Amino acid sequence: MSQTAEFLPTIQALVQCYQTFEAYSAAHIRGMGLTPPQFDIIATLGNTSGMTATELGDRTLITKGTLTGVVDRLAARGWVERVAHESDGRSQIIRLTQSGEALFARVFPAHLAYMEACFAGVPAAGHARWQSALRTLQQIFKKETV
Amino acid sequence: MSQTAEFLPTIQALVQCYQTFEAYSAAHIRGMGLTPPQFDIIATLGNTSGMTATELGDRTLITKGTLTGVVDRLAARGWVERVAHESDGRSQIIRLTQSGEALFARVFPAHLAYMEACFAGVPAAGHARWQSALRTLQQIFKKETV
DNA sequence: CCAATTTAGTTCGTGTTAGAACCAATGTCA
DNA sequence: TGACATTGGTTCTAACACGAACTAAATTGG
Repeated sequence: MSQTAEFLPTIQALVQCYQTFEAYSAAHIRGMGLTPPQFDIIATLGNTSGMTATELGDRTLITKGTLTGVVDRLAARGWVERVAHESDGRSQIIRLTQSGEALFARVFPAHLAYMEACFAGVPAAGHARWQSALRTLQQIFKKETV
Repeated sequence: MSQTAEFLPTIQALVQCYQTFEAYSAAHIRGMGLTPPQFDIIATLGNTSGMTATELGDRTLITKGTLTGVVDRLAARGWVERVAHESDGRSQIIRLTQSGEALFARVFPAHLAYMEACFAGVPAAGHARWQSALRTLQQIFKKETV
């Protein structure tokens, strides 16, 4: 057994940092009438010509079973649509509708501005340090998740 | 408008780091027959004489509406019990049963060891750096969440 | 001491989540 | 070409998440 569990405070700090961020971000997203996964999908589809459900799931880290339901609800509101893939009969392309594009243009910049407000007055030097720390820490969990 | 959105890669790194950790951690917890929230509660109640539902919710960051259901399921399996608060008729104390104590003694050290395996060979110096970076980053979101 | 407010938990509605089973279309290979 | 495995999505189940409405038990103020 190695010495005392020095890694525990690190994990706690990670969890608390993420949850604080998530609470802050989600409050704004819900205030705009969307859920976080819905916003995630709208943001991912924005400025693209659509993509398959598989690719959308890969980018948003939403599993395919969940994705069906989330896309269903977005489609019911008229923001996204499913069109047949031209060469693969199994696939379909999910893309924003006109209305979805308008939603994207409205909520995406707004949320960006909302998040940016946090960082007002924060020296840009911090970002290099945060990104470096987070990426090395991520590798620690990733290398085990084979 | 300020300059380019330098904070975006920082947020992406945070989200990806957390999700990689969560996937790694949850896989082990589910393998032990628990869900992450269930493990969270068992771990929080371990080595205590119980606490009110409000306090348990505060510590685990589970909202009270959700907590009722999670505790229900743990109680149905005989791991926790609700006992009346001695002075406040509204409150109740949630605590581990004998069986719950045994579960805690089995799964908590196991999960700690599982997590620690990630950090094998990682210089201890990294922890101070990670914790410092994560705490300053958390403050950025926290100060806005008034 | 009593009406008004607050607090502790539960219930309810909508939505998200993971994983497994499932179906249909595609690809592989002998 | 025809059995077989793979891939893309949907469906299903059990559990979680959040917020709002609700009940009952304190607490507070006049």
